[in-house]
Amino acid sequence: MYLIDNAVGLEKIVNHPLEQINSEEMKEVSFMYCARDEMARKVPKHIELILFLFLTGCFWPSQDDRNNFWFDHPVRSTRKEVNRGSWTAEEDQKLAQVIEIHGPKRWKFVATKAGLNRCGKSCRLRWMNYLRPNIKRGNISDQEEDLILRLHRLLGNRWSLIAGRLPGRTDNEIKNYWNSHLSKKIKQRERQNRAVSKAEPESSDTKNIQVMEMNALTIGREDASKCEESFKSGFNGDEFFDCSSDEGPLNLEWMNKFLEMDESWFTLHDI
DNA sequence: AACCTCCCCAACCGCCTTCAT
DNA sequence: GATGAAGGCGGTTGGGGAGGT
Repeated sequence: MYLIDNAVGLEKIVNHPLEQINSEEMKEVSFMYCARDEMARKVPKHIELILFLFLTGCFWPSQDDRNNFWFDHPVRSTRKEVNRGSWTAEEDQKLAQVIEIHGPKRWKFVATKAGLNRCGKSCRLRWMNYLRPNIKRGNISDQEEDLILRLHRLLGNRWSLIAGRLPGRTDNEIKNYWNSHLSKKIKQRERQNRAVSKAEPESSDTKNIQVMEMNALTIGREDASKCEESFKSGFNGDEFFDCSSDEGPLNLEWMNKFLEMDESWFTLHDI
């Protein structure tokens, strides 16, 4: 990474008009975009910087470097190319057909059998997140959103566990929804709460009364103490949310009831 | 209409675990 | 038990669509 560390005048480099590069230089640019995977991954934002240094002579790779950086170029590479990026309808169809016959397992075999120039992992992901039957897409309901929020509070970023309790939803979708919608909502709510608490500091008595009211409204003391006991005796999220059995997804009402108990426990303990 | 910016989400990656030999 | 392959997961990226200027 000495290329970046030794860069002179980062601003100047960033502002360099790359579009002014002539066609011969562009050929070299295309070579460099075929730079070694690892290099590109580590400095994806700086690839233009490397190009600039290369094009302006600040960096001229040794023969060894060239061998390393360029071995993925279509002409020079000996490694087998695989399709990447978006799936086509044709690919989807081929994949679905093979899975219908052989089942959703042995993904490398499935990929080969379907005649797809893709890795097994890519096929699995496509199936799990898109082609699988009974997948719900988009339009996450208020009830589902509420459930995600509460499960996340309980489990953290364990998206597959959370998704396992939302029938038809995938971990990827939940994760995306969290990152694009819910995390912002939460931050916004926190900001509002901070603003309110600054404006009118809440007494501990008021807070306690609110907690008691909430408990009374949601589950009652008896349930709350049961809930507390279960947490005291050790709560194993992995076991509780184990989806490996054939029972199918638990219904949302049941889950909501549990989560109400859970929230009450957190509230009682001022967590 | 053309360009720019933002942001959503499909897909990829690396790491870890599980499974098969 | 050791090893390699496959599967599963969470973090991250970047293409492209939507909306703004």
